Amino acid sequence: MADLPILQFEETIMKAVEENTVVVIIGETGSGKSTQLSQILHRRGYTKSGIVGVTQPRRVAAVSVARRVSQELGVRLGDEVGYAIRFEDRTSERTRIKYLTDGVLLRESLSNPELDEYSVVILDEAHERSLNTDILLGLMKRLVKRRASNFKVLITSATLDDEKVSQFFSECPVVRVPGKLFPVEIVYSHERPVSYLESSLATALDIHMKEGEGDVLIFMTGQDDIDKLVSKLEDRVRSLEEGSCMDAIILPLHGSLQPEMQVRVFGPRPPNCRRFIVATNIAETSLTVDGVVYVIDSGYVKQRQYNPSTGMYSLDVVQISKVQAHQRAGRAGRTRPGKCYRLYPSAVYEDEFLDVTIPEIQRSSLAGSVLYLKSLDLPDIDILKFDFLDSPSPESLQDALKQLYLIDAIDENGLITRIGKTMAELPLEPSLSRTLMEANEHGCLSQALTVAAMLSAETTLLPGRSKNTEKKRKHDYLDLPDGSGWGDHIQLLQIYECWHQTNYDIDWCKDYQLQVRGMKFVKDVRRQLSQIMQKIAKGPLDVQTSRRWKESQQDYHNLRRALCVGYANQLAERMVYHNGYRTLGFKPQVVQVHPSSVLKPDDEGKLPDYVVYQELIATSRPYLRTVCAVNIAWVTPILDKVNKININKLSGGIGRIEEHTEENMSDLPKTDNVVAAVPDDHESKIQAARERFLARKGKK
DNA sequence: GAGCACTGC
Repeated sequence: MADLPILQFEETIMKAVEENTVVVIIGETGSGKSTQLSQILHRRGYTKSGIVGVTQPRRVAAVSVARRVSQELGVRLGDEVGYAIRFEDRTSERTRIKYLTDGVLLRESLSNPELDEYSVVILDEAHERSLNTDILLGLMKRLVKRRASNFKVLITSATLDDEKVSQFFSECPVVRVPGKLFPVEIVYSHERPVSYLESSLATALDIHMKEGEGDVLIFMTGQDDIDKLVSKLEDRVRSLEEGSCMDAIILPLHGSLQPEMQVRVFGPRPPNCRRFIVATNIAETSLTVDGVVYVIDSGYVKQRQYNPSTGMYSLDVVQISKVQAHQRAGRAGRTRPGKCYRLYPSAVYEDEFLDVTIPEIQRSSLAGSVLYLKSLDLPDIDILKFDFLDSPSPESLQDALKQLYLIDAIDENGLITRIGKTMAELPLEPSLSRTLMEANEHGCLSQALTVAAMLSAETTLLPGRSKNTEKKRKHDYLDLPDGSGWGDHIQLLQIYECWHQTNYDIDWCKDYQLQVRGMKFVKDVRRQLSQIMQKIAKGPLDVQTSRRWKESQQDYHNLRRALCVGYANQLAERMVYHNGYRTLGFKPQVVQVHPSSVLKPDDEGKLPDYVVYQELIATSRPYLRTVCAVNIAWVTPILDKVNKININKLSGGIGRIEEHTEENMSDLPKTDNVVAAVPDDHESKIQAARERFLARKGKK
C-alpha cells in the first residue's frame, strides 16, 4: 500500500481539491485511486462535515473496494467504511466512507436531490461512460453550483478523455497520477486479417511456440466465436504438444458462463503450463485474470445500439475505440512486461478507430432516464437543454418524450404527471412501472409484480446453450407452463407461480433447468417491488403470489390489459395474409415473433391480431422478443393518442427539429445532430469516424 | 426455427 503511486501525489491532489470544487484525477490501472482517494480525504478531515461517497459502475467493485479500504483502516465493514448496492446496504450511522453503485446514488438523489449528507462525491471509472455515470455527471455539474461552499466532486477518467471532462466542469484542474503497469509492447499486423478467428488462432499458436512463460488473453466478440476458437485451439495445441515444452489449458470466459465456470480462470495455474483465456470484453473491465502476459486484440466488439426512429435495438460487431484498445493492451502488463498483438495495422488504429467509445447514453432508449430527470422536479432543469457531457440526439430525446406521453407519464405539454412521478420511484423500465400502476387499479397487482420481477432477470433464467444439457433434463419444456396461448409474459407468471407452489424449491428449478441464481434474484426483485408499491400506493395492496393458476381457466384479462397500457409504446399488429407483424407508433417495421416465443398459431394457423412486445431487436432479422396477446379494443384508444402527438408541444415548444426528409428516414442510428451543432475538431473527427462506420454498415 | 456483448436500480 505504501508504494502506491497516488500517495506521492497527496499534496498535489489536496491543493487542487482545496482550491477547486471539481477536480479530475487521471489514474491508470494500479495507481490506487479507487482505494486511496477516499482515505486521503478522510485523513484531511473531509469526513467530518459529511460522507465521502465513491461510486462504481459495478456491484462487485463497490463491495470489494469497500472491503479492502475497511481492512486498510482496520475497521469493521459497515462501520466507518461501508457500501450500498441493490438489496444490500452495509452502512451505519458511523459510516464516513461509502462505496456505492452509480445506480444507487441516482436513487438516493431522487429522495434527496441536494445530497446533503455527502461532503464529497467521487465518480470513479467515469471514463467507462455508463448511462448512470453520464446522468450523474450532469447532476453534479448543477449541484456544485448550488452547494459550492460545502461540496466537492472528484472525477476519475482515462488519459484520452480528460480534457473534455475538464472543459465540461469549467476548466477544472486535472491531476495525473501514474499507474503501476509494466510496459506493454504493441505488435501490429501488417494487413487486415481475412478472418480474425484464423488470425487469432495463428497468433496464439505462434506465442505458444516462441514466447516464454505467461498466459494468453484473447478478445473475441461473442460466444459462438469463443467456442469455435476454443475447439480449434484444442485440436492444434494437442498436435503441437511434442514440439512445445509447455502444457496448455484453454478456457472460455464470457457472461453466459455459470460463475462457477468463470472461477476456473482465477484459480492457481499448474506449473509449466500456459493458459489460453478466450474471452469477450467481460475481461476488459469486469474480470481481471492474473498471470496474463500476452493479449491478442481482434479490434472488434459486439455492441448493442438503439435506433430512436424505429424503436429497434441491434447487436452489431463494431470496431473498438482507442480507449478500449488501450485498456485491452493494459491487461498484458499487470504482473510483468507484456506484449499485445493487435490483429490490425497501425494505420487502421490511427485513422479508423474512434478516440473514445460512443457513450451508452447515445446508444440507448432514454425513456427511463428522461422520466428520472423529469421526476427530480428541479426548477432549473429542461430535458432538451440538459447539460450532458455528450448529448443524446434530439431524435432520441423526442422518442423518449413520445414514449412517456403514450404511457401517461407526462402530459401533452411534457410535464410529469402524478402517474409518472410514482413510476419513477420504481426501479424498473417505464413500461413495467406503468403496468404495475395500472394493474393496481384493476386488482391484478400481484400478478404484475411477478411479471415485472421475472422480466428483470429473464436472460439469466433460461438454461444457457449447451449440448450436454438435453440429456440431463428430467422434464421437457412441455412440462413448464406454456402461457395458455397468451404469450411469454403469461408464461413467466405461470412459471413463477409454479415455483411458488413448491415453496421455492431449489431442486424444482434444477429439474426444469431454470437458473437458480436467476430465480432467487427474481424473488428478491419481487419483494423489493412489493415494498415500494406498498409505500407509494395508498391503502392495502394485494401483493401475495397466487397459488392456483392451474385450477382456474383464467384469461388474464386484466393483467393483459394492464400490460397493454404499460406497453402502449411497444405495440404490433399482425399482417393480414401472414404471421408477420407491423410495429405501431414508430416508423413501421415488418418483424417476426422470435422463434423462442411460446406464442404459437391457433387452429387456423394465425397468431393474435395484436401483441405488445418487451423488445424489438435485429439480430439475423428483426424480431419481437417476449410478446403478449392483447385485444383490439384496448389498442384503438392508444392509436388515437399516437395520431394526436404534437412533438413540438411535448418538447415544451423548444428543440423543434425539421420535418424528416426521405433521406433522414433511413434505418441508421442518428446520433450526429447535436454533435454537428458544436463545431469542434475533436467532435468532428468522431463524427467523421462514425459516418464511416455507418457507411460500412449500410453496405452489408 | 433461431441464438444474446456487458452492466445496473
